[in-house]
Amino acid sequence: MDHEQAADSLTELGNTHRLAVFRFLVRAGHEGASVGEIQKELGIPASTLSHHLARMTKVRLIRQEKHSRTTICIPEFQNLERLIDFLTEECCAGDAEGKDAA
Amino acid sequence: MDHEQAADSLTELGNTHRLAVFRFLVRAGHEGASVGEIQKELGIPASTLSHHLARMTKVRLIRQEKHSRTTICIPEFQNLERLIDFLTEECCAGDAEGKDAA
DNA sequence: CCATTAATTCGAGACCTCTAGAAATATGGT
DNA sequence: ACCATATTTCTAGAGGTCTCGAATTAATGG
Repeated sequence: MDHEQAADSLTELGNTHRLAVFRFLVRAGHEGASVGEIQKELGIPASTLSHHLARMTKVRLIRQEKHSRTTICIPEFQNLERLIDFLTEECCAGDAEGKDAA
Repeated sequence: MDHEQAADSLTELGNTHRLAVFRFLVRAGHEGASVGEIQKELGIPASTLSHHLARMTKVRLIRQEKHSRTTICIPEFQNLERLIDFLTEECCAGDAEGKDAA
């Protein structure tokens, strides 16, 4: 994952609603949850939720599959892992001695 | 780290300039770098940089120590680790079988 | 003291995000 | 065809972020 991709993903996760949505979807697992289920769980107005889901989809934090009327949202676990790896590798590089000394 | 703290930290890292500053400071290690050094390295105008540093300080991604005229910025490694733990624990919870199957 | 250096605060413009109701679209059932 | 369901798109207002020059504050050295 490169710098811009990482920044984009971090921006999207840096919103309470979107972080809550993402956490709910992670709990839902690989089968994900429909937009309606997310709405019922989190109580976010449909249009607001749709806006947030579109943003998360755009940066591939989640993916959306349409099954007739319902849209299923599934977390992109691999991309979250890539983001975590980026933070760990790129951002903890100078912390070699920090784990016991500082 | 709780939900709001995590969201706040993610928001701050989700800006290209701030992410670049943070990465630079991580490379600088526990001794950190002065505002002037960051400015020289990244070429961000002083007032813009100061604004970003203030935001990062507010959410404790970094801390600032004033030594006479110079302000030293030091990454808060522990808080980044807490953020990574949050993402790993809270957000990868549903990915148990994902590491080999999906 | 005055100049210089280091950094912050002020101010203002441009742009983006968030929010949510209303309208539109799409699908399925009867 | 009609109605209900599921979700998106439209629209607009309120508020936040980003940017950076200019002014300001603070500390050191001559």
